[in-house]
Amino acid sequence: MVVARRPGSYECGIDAAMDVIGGKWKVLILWALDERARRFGELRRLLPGVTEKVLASHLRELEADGIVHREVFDEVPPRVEYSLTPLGASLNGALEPLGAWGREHVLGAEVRAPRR
Amino acid sequence: MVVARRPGSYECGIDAAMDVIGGKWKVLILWALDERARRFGELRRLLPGVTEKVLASHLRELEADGIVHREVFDEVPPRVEYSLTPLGASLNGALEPLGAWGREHVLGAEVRAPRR
DNA sequence: CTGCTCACTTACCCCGAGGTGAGCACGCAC
DNA sequence: GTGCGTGCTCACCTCGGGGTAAGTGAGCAG
Repeated sequence: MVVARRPGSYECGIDAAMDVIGGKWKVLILWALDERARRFGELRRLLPGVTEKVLASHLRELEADGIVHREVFDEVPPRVEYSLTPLGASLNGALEPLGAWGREHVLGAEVRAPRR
Repeated sequence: MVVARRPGSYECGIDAAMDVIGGKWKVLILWALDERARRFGELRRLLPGVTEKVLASHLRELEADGIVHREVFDEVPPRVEYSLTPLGASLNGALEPLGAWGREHVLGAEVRAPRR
């Protein structure tokens, strides 16, 4: 359960955490895994626009960081399930206030006064 | 106080918020402004490695998103002060749990077992 | 035989966030 | 005159995160 991508180069805890969730789809992956474990193809369908290559690489990074657990079932056709580790669940909990802020101030404002 | 960079394209509040703080130095800027208002050069000194161009563009984006307030004093040499708006302060509050998570699980792990 | 599912890998390409370095306008000190 | 400090802007370039498309391998349906 060790996490550190740029050891020694962090100014504070927030940018250290930002490094872990910095991929384009990572928070969406965490959000999708929060409810229950998901299969690879299931995640792909839940994140419209993500490519298989990027999804696989993001999942491998999250696994290396101890955020998600990968379980392979030796069947045909192959089945792989991804789930949150306790560390991943705690990360998701720490993201919850940020999600609430975004829902309130970004999504809310968007409805009232869209830009661009 | 309106914030929305990619209207209509958010899956949930978290990636909406990620869009606001997605710049390389933005959370560090917020962190530096949390204590008190700062001048441009002061911020540059507080964020070792940031260039003037990027710092200026990040500050303008945060200003457009209603996160920071920019106040120009008509003096010579020029003086400009940046401070958090109430919206920015609430964003910083929402980031606090994430910062705590990073301090505990990334920085802590780094000390015990550095990688790479 | 062909085609399909599933979970990937591999090779290649592209574009934009961010870095580099210069310039600018003002007044003061020297 | 020269230099300095401040808070920027502008033109240019780099580099890597992410997108595109194809391939793989085992087994089953038809």
